[in-house]
Amino acid sequence: MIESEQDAPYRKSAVVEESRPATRKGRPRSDRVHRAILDAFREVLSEEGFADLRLEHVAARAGVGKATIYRHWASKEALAQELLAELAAPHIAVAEAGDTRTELLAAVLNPMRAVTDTPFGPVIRALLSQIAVNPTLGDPFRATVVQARRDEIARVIGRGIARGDLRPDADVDIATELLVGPVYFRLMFGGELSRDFANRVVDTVMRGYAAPQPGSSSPAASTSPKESTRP
Amino acid sequence: MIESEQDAPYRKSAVVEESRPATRKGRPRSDRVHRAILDAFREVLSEEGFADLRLEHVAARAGVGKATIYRHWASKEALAQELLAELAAPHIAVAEAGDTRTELLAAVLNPMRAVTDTPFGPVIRALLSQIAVNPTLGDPFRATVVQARRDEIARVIGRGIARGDLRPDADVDIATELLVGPVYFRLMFGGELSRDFANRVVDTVMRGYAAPQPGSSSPAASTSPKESTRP
DNA sequence: CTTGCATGGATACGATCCGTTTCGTATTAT
DNA sequence: ATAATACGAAACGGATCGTATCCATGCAAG
Repeated sequence: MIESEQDAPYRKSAVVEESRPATRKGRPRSDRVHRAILDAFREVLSEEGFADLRLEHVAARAGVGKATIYRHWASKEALAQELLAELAAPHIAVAEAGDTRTELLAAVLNPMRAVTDTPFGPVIRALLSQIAVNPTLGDPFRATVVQARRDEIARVIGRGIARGDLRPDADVDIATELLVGPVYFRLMFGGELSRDFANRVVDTVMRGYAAPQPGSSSPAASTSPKESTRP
Repeated sequence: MIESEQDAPYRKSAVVEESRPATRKGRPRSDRVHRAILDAFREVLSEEGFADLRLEHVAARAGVGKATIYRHWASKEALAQELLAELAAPHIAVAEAGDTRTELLAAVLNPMRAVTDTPFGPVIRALLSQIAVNPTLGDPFRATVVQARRDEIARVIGRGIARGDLRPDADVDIATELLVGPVYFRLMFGGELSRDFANRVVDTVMRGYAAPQPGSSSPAASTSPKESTRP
């Protein structure tokens, strides 16, 4: 018998919205099942890693059939994409604190706590290579999560400049790298991710970004040839 | 027929030296074969990634039998470990240049060029998750490659302080994170890895680490609560 | 030189997991 | 009620894993 073609995954992802009639005939898909699979996938992914993850284990833990997973998502990558977007979203925003250092510290602490204290940590570890190598997972992640963080930090830097705390030419293009890069470096390559660590990163970056003090003579030791100050 | 037990992998790894008599009876293993497998593994790993890598493909490209690979290494992880150590080693050292900024720039450019211009780039991308998650691969990598880089950068900072270019209390514990973290951040999450990028990272870090200028009044805008300045 | 033994390459094997298909049942819209 | 779809379970062919087996090759000890 020829299988009907209407059994393909259709679920909305965070980025690519699958076109599908808002309402269909017949039994609608269960949100409960969708959530159960996503939760089970997160757990198994954190324990087994992406490569060794068996969708049969996910199905078993979610209490569903394996085929049901394939009805909701086309692949492991699609599942990972939705999970990543969902877990990363809450840790982007930096509250306006009125104080530049507090906001910069939040820009470091947010991703740091995300990877140490939330399920996002094991998940991002498991998916680092996929993000770095596989465009179907990496491109959406960069376009949404990473870009959102860049935008947020750009606003923090902008407010700091407006307050006169940061130099007007503070390099906003590399601010995310300087503040968040160290966190991911330690996530991968070891080293404690403590509040003290975050403070020290902020100390140095803020000093590098600090507005020249009135009465200060020289703009610090920049022997820089500076092909910088970019287009 | 019971298989003899003397057919287990014995090859030296960079870290764990397998005990094995220096000389055995019979035909010795071929270094040519060992190298051919490593090279083929590097190529296939860069193209297919770690999870999807098939040792049969590696064997075919190396012109050897699959079983031969298992005679030399116990697993894919063991192969990856040896390859990583071999590829990473050449990009650690920072030449003494007499100029602090030049040396800091080298500390950024070395890993940057390694990931953009050498086979180390595709390999480290493919292995990021394994390093972050799998201790059998991550621990040796941290103990050798990462630690060597930390030590090298600590020497650079030390020389900068001695020259009076950097403040005496420059935070050496996070210098590697500030200089190399941004490179790996962009490797994973996108953004150009250009000489200009490296220059700008160094500009900011060096300003943050700069020795206070004689005649300068304030030590920059540090509202820092500072539980820092650590044990 | 001869003899002994491990290597190297090839092939086959059982086990496992993938993604799909099929089937009976459950749940909804029309 | 009827049609259409989702759900859970089971089974499928195909692919890949790591190992075992085979034979010829090539060093080294005697």
